[in-house]
Amino acid sequence: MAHDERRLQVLRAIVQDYVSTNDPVGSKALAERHDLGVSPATIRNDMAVLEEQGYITQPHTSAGRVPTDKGYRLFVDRLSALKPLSVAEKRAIERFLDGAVDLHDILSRTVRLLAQLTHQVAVVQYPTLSRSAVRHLEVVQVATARLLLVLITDTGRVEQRLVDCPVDVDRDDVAELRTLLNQTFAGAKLADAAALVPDLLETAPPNLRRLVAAIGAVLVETLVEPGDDRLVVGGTANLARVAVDFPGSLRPLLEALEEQVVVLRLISEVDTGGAVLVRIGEENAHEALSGASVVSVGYGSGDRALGGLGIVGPTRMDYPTNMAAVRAVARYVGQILAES
Amino acid sequence: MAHDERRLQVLRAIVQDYVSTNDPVGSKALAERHDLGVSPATIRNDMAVLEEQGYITQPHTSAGRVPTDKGYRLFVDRLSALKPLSVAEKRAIERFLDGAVDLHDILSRTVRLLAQLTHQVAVVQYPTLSRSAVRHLEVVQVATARLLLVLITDTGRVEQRLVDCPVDVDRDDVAELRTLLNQTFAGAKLADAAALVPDLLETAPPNLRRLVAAIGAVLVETLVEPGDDRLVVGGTANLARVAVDFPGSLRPLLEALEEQVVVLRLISEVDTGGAVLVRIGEENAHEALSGASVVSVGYGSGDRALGGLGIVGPTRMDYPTNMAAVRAVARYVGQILAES
DNA sequence: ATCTGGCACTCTGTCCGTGCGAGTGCCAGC
DNA sequence: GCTGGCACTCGCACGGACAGAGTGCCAGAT
Repeated sequence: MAHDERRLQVLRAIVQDYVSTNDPVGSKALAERHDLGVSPATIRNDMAVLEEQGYITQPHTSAGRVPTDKGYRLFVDRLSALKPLSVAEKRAIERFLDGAVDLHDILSRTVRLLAQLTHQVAVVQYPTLSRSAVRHLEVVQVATARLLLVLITDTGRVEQRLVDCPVDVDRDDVAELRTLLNQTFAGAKLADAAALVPDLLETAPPNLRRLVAAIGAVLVETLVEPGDDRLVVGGTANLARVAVDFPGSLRPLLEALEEQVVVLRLISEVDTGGAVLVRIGEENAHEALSGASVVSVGYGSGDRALGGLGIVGPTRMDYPTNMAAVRAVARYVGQILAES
Repeated sequence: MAHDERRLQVLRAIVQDYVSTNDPVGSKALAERHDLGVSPATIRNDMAVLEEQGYITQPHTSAGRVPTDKGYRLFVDRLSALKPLSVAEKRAIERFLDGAVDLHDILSRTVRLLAQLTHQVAVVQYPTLSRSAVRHLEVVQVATARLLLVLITDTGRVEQRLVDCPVDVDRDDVAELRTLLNQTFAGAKLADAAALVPDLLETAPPNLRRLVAAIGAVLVETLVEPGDDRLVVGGTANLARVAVDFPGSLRPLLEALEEQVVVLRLISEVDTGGAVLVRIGEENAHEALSGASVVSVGYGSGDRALGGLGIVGPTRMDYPTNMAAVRAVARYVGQILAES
């Protein structure tokens, strides 16, 4: 089976060369640049087989070969190992993320960092509300009959909603309400907390009944609404660099990135085991991303998954390096978030 | 001076035609499409003068004329009137912005709306902290010796900072501190509030002294730090549509938009009188934007300026329509913010 | 059974020359 | 001061020729 083995070497060499040069790679160049120990003619035979099996293709007769999605898939699964980051890069990660003042700051630094390390578009999902717990609930009176409800999660997310009350509100009641809410909800998972609201309506002291009733609906909505899970996107300028890899236009891709929901779904479907997930080209099952690859991983503190992050780029990308960068950044972000 | 008058009509016609067709416009086409009442030959003479004066230029001999930055400037200043929005558009604005749940939601809807109306890249600045006032200050104990300080402004912005205290913190003291902080700062402009911090150190009750000292520095920093004034960007996909207007690459422009600080400076320098500001091409004084125009205006509630918003696009854009859209959106946003 | 060198073939990208069309500048005449 | 006419200049699209790269296949070597 030294036969099959060599064919895989050829595929690996094709992927590596094509990724670095962006030129279809021919048998002669392959024989020169890699020590495969055989002549171009032999490589040609191997290439013919690889093409028949669907791993490579030629853009037109008499150009070299180019990996197909299937070829990249095999490369990622069996022919490559994550390329460890350099010491300088690791140091850069720490320096970059240190000194962030709040959640938004952490995430926007993360996305810039990831974009810079991989030279691709980076995306980071806000910690999902559904997996967060209540750190604090704040009630602020902004007008006589209007309250501002502020939810702070243990992951640092802040959600706020205005509530109109049917009647004027007493200052002391607001303070009491605040205490009551925090006694009831602090520390609870958001999903569990929503279930406590009906109870609260029953057990609240008489003077707070109307207030609780007024904010109840909004509170539940705030706690369970996972619809607005947000995304931070950065490094779109890198797309211009790789525009050649997207025949036609960058537009569908830029639109998908702005749409958020498409990318969000991809990024949030992370392996719970913490493995880096790669989706290549057509595997993405969304037209705008059919020429792109997505490398993603979950991040979290300890064993708690908070959200996903990753990169979006052309299928012709340096998978080993980018996968390593994505994983490393996710780990550091997890650490940082655990400290805050 | 019917002479000069007609020349300006010619310039206006050139701008309009060029904006809509993206083809250099020649004397013959001009005479056909516009009722200038003179022959192509006469128009040619006018064009020669306009070119000499620097308002138009020809890409190469024997192509039509194209407006220069100076030409667009004259057009914007003297040859055009803001084109009122259609009823449908006005309704779309209301529908789009209604139902926003918090500040971030309002601004991200705004940016999407503006991008959609103008088909350009839209940018919206968060309400500047320096012009905001304290609505509420919240102190949350997240660990025995660690506090979370949350600042909520009257514009709905939320800033949070973690504070490490040198000693363990008593729960009751936290409540007392919260009351003290709000009594002291609520309603004060952020800039003024910072000045009150030293006073607070003097007058705080003995049991709170150390706490106040611990949070003092962070508090001042949070109040005065205008560095992180944030920007929401949307509609970058529209750049792909007008890529032809940016010879070379979209990259510098995308980079500038990500850099934020460059665009932020442009957007935040708004006319206090509420006039729409247009910067054309080289007027931007930043290389990446030298081929782009920025249309911006301040938004605010009542007579209070909160921040700026606007669009970035090629110099070849429909100024009358876009200026009207920017102004209309700014007004609506001001209204919405005034209500919350 | 497998590899290798040689050779004919195919296709693309490029260069060059040509012709066409658009647009101009200028000038004489109204 | 406007107009029609005319010669001139370019850019661009089209088409043919050509070089280069790469392949597939086959006969011979190992």
